[in-house]
Amino acid sequence: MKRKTKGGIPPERDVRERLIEVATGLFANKGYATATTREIVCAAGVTKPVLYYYFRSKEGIYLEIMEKSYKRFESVVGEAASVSGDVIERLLYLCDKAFELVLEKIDVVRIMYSIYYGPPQGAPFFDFDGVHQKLYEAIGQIVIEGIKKKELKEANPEDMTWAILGAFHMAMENELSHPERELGREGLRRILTLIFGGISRQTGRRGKGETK
Amino acid sequence: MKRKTKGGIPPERDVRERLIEVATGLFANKGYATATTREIVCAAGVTKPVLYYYFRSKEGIYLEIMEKSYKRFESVVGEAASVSGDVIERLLYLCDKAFELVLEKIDVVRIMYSIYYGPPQGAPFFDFDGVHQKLYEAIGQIVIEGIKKKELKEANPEDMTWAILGAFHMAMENELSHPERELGREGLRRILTLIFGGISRQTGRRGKGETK
DNA sequence: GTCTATAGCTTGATAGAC
DNA sequence: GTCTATCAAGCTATAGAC
Repeated sequence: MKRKTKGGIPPERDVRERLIEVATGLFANKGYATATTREIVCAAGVTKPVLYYYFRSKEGIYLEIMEKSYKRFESVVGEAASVSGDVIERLLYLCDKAFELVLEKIDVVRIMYSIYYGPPQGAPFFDFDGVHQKLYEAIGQIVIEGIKKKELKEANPEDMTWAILGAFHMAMENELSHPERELGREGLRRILTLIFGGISRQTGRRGKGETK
Repeated sequence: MKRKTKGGIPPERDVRERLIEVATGLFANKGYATATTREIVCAAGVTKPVLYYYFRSKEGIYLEIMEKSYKRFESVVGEAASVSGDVIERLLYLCDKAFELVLEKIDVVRIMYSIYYGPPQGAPFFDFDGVHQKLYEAIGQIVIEGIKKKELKEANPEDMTWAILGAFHMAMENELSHPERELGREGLRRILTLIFGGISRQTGRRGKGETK
């Protein structure tokens, strides 16, 4: 039952939403283990039972943050992967859309990196590899189609996918640690365009006559 | 004063070296904060005072691990960056040499990722950005030279460097989390070759007539 | 010097009034 | 739905025996 503005004091934002926002920020900045439920409810301007009412536990709010973001990611990737057009254009579009979401949910990405690469923090299991796999497969499928349609070179599709995903990760990690460099969406697009067209001047004539 | 084999019980390896090995493994697997000095000395088969004799503190042994590895990295990159030959060949060589070190010191890389992306763990400051910067600049310098010598396309050298570094990071992160995929040195070489030659079939004729 | 027992704090989580 | 008050478990630090 959604609460409507009751009496004269409107909840500045929905309490549930505010708890998620605050928890996301704290998990991202202090780590899952270090961020206490006390801090979360305090920063959200509510008390403990409120958190336990909406989410069952600390693990609950964490999983909700992750799953919500994952579903969003899934839908964005699924949508962007199914547009029509040239393969190159589609790959650029897919990466751009996914990266747009990364920018919007940069704190969630930070939590993911923190738990994926960081020490065990007692956080419940979440399938981070699945998130990665989702994008890998979406790119991989377009790449395979591109090779079939002769829009891409006849080469190992997995290697091509890694090359594209490498640029994506690079841009993402720049955003995590050095947003001031402002590589951003434009930077990612430029790098991908470079990868598509090649860096070397004597462009390998399709497999044969490669450099060296 | 190096200890020689004393009495009849030879130190299987130098005690100092063994402490570093053991601490590296524990820091990598449990995180800096969680790995206790007790575990370290216990696993190394010595007692606490031994650790505090060789290194001043927990921070001491940590910093020694990092600095030692960094100096090694610095020398490998410096050496590999100063060979002669085609620019493409040199870039491949540099990345291969750096990646070879990553494979050898994969646990140190794990610690770096854990502390760089993970939550604050009370570990003393170490300039991880400097490590990254080192490789970025080494690649960047060769790229600039390549453009000057017309071996590379006339394009933004920074974007080119990011493209190459993206492949390197991708291979490194695969090694950290999915070594079973066995992308490895050969994989990195293949991906880089793809990036140099381009993925798209209609290879952009040097800047003009790019895709789109 | 080393170990152990415990006091005291912090944490996630809950009961019950309103 | 939200509050006050409180719980049990886990940790850190340390007093004090050996």
